[in-house]
Amino acid sequence: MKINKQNEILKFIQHKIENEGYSPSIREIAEKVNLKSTSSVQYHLDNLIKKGLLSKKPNQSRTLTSNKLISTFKSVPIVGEIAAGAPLLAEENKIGEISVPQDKFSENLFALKINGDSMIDAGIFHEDIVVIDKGVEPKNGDIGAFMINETEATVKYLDTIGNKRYLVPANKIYENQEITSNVQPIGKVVSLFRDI
Amino acid sequence: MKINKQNEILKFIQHKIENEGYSPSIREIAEKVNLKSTSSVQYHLDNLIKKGLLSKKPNQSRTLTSNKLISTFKSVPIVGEIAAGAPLLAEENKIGEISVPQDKFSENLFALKINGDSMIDAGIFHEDIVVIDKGVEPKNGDIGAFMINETEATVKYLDTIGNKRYLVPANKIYENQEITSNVQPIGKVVSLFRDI
DNA sequence: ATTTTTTTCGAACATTTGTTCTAATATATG
DNA sequence: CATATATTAGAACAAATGTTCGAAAAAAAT
Repeated sequence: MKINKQNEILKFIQHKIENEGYSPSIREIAEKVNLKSTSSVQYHLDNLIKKGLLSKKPNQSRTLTSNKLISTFKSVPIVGEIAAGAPLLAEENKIGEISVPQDKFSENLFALKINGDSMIDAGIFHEDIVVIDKGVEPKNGDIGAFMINETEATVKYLDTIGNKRYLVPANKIYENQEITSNVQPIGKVVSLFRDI
Repeated sequence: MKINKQNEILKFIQHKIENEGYSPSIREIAEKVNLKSTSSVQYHLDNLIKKGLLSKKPNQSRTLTSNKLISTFKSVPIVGEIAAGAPLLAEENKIGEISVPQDKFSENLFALKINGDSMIDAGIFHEDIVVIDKGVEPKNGDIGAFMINETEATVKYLDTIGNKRYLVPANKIYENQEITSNVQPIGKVVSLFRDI
C-alpha cells in the first residue's frame, strides 16, 4: 500500500494538467493522495522541485508545471494566398498551423504552402508546406522564400551568375529570374512537410 | 489604438498558457491589457466564455483554459536503425519524435528515418522522416514501408506487374524487388518531413 | 534500545485570487 | 440631443491558496 508518495503526487499533477489543462492546488493534491496536511504536500513538492521534476512560481496558485511534460513542440502559422496589401503574416492570410520542435522554434518562423512544381527537382512538390525562417537571409545555394511585387511569395534557389543574382527554379521547364527591386527576400527555407 | 479588448485578452491567455504552462490570474490579465479593474476583465471573460472560446472553473484560480488551444498536435516516435530481434517500436529503436495534427493522430502512427536515395524521384530524400500508418495496408501505387528479413525497414512503391508484386523504387538506378515471404508490409506512408 | 532521518500533522498566517455590486464613463443608436 | 448599450472603474468581501513553524509520528539506521 505504501508506495512512493512523491511519485504518486507527480503522476497526479501530470494527469491533472494533461486532462484538465491546469495544475491542481496543494489542497487538491493532499486530498487525492490522502495526506491530511498541506505542509505534507509541500514537503514532497519541495523534493520534487529539488529533483528538477517540477517547477512552480512562489506565492502563485496552480502554477505547478511538470518539467518533463512541457510540450516539446510549438506551432507556427501557415500562410496561404497573400491578400493584397495585407502584411504577410496577417491573420487573414493564415490557413493553418504546423508544429516544430521547441528547440528549433523562434518567432521568426512561419510556413508557406507551395503552389506549383517549380522546385520539384529539389524535392519540393505542389502543396508541400515549407517552414521559413525570416531571421535568416538566404545565401547563394540556399532555398529561400521571396516576395515578388509585394503580393506573391515564391520559393526558389538563390544564386549568383556573373554579377547578377537570380531566383533559380529546380525544374528545367522554368527559367531563372533576375532579382530586381521588385523581389524582396523573406527568409530561408528550413524544413518541409508533405501529406502523401 | 482601440482594438478589440476581448481578443487581446484571449490572445494573452493563450500565450501565457503556451509559454508558462498555466493560466494567468484575473489581475495579471488586467495589468497586461491595461484595465484598472478586475471586474472589467471579468466582464470580458464572461463574454469569451459565453462565446465558447474559454472555459473556467468557478472560484478556482488560474483555471482558465482556451477551448481552441487544447494541444492540437500529438507526437509519434521516430524509429531509426532497427535493433536485431527487437520489435520495430521498441524503446531502444526510438531516435526522436515528431508531431502530427491531433485529428490525424492514431496509435498506429510512427515515423521512420529514410536511409538512401531510392525514392528520390518521389521527392523522398536521404534522411527525410516519413510517417507511417500501420493501420493501413499499402495498395498498388501507394508508397509503403516494408520489413525485409525482419531486420531492415524500407520505403518503396508497391506495384503489381503481371501476377507478381514488387517493391518499386523511385530511382532508375535501383531495381524492382519481388515481394516474397521475407518481405512484410508495415504500413502506408502518409506524410513526410525534411530538415533543409 | 537509542538515535537519526524521514514523513506527516495541525494550526495559524499572509497573499493571492475570484466574485459581486454600484457608479462612472464611453460608445453607439434613434 | 436623448436614450440605450457597452465598457471601465473602484471598492469591499469571501474564498481559495501558498507558506511557515513546531511538534508528533513513523521509519530507518546504528
